[in-house]
Amino acid sequence: MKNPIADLNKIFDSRIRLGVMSILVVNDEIGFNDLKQMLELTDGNLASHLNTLEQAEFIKVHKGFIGRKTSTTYSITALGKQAFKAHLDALEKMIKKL
Amino acid sequence: MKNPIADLNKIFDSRIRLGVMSILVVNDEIGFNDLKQMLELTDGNLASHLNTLEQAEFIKVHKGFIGRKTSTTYSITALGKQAFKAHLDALEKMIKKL
DNA sequence: TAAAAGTGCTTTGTTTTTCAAAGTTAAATA
DNA sequence: TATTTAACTTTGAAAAACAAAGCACTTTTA
Repeated sequence: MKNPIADLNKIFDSRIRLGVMSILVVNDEIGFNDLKQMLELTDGNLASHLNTLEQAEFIKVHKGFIGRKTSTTYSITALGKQAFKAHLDALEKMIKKL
Repeated sequence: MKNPIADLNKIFDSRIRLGVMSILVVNDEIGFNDLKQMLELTDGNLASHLNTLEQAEFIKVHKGFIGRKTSTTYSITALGKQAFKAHLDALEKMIKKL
């Protein structure tokens, strides 16, 4: 029998990064504070998970302004979409035996 | 919007415990060494994750013999089945928006 | 029958990950 | 001018993951 967990992506072991990705799949662009509120996280904690996802090139950061106020938004990359999908496929395969 | 990750069970954040449960859902009983081989783990690592699942009463241990050789097997409990299902439901709800 | 090997752990110690709290910079508002 | 907000970074502590070694017991092999 094949190792059922081998195809899971380590980056998505974290519930928070999983949550971020699931939000980004359905929202083209989302702000730091929106994510923070949705996932109920502290600034530092969210920032570090976003950083991990950015390092992996699964998300992209957009620094801009709303009026003259800074605003940081995030979006998923093609690579991110692909990796997330692969992870979900692996998950599904694991449990599809139900 | 509701926090999408709030209903995920912390115990199943671990890929290994997730793997164990997914195996136990489809196998009434499985041995220590079988699990070890399937998931490609060291003894200590597997034992400690099994211990976590046992503490949570998600799995049950059976110590017995095959012939005169000792054999330890594991099975899922009703509570474990329920918790695992709830976790999968929560996961599905997160990503069903696809 | 003595040595080797297997089962199923526990213990130890290191590495990795997670997280909160506090500090920071710059702009906005009161 | 003082305070607040945004979006971090840094620091440090706690938790989790993991490998390796040790162990008690039994069985198999030489």
